[in-house]
Amino acid sequence: MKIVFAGTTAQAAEVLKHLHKTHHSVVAVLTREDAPVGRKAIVTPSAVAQVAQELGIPIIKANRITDSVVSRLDEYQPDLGVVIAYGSLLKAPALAVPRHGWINLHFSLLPNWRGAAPVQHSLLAGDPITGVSIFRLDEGMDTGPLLASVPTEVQPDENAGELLNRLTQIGITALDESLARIDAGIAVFEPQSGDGTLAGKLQRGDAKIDWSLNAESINNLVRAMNPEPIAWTTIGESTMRVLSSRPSRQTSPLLCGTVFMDSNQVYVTCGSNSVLQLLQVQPAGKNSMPAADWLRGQSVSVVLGG
RNA sequence: CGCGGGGUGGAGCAGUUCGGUAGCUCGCCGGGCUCAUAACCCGGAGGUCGUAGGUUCAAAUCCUGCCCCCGCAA
Repeated sequence: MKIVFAGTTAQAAEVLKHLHKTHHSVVAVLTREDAPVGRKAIVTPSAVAQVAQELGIPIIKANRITDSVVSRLDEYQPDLGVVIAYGSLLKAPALAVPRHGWINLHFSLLPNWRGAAPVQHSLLAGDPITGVSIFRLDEGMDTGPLLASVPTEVQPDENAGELLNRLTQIGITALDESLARIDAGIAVFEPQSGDGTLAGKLQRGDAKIDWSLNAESINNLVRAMNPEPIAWTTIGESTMRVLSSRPSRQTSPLLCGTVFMDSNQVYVTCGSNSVLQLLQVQPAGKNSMPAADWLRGQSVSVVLGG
């Protein structure tokens, strides 16, 4: 099949690489425009644009699907559109371009966690099971009929980045099967059932740790926010990011946010006397470091949050 | 010129205000204690204090340029 691919992120780029190796032909790539990256705001092409460039696939860079974008897509006469984390909704004119329409690889079990940040929300909510969904795009936000749905258990120590990478691999396998079925004309699309939930993009403000919550919830926050935007707390006037943690079985009668050390491990008292072990932290202005190293440099006892 | 923090033995920090050749908590090596240990005791190695220059009898510390790392904001 002749496929047009729409995507922007590193995971989308992975999938693009894979599609390029199959017998299908990726005839064009749609991705978001180059954007400023990092402290120096260096304008950088998206991960998908970089891969497409390496593979010699024609690239269309656009943040909005204008008439001219639609007509450019139409020139390739694609059989199918595949979209993964592109970043903008495709409207009816664009949806009508490929002969078989568009399918979307989404990183949740729809109808749960529709939207931009399904993996983060799934971890934040403490879902024991998540997965990937492949569905036909309609004009809604991840509301189209399902072609495939593959569940997987969430590992207790896995963060959003790790889970997303794992789901990408699962998604690639599922995508292969879906493409085969569409190609063979035996694809069956089932409407989504249930009300579903929304997974909006997370902001830095969402990632601030509230030490009065229980350790389990805070640990979910830490996992959900890594690698972006990273859970953080305050220490005096300054801030500190918490990269990884682990709920502890012990309890502590101390004030929420109080840090203590036991057998070379660093712990923080959380709500309901629960305790969270800090593993990797990053004080403002410093590189990330093991929590024990950080605490070693602290001359006085520490209470986080406040 | 967006705001800010930082570069000191392998790690994390103190020392810089009021110049006088380096300290703390760990790690590492050797020895001891112990049924044993991430616990404790004794001893040891390891640093031209990011870099280039300047001031001075003397610079981690004062002055100037440069490089690198990072948080926030975009």
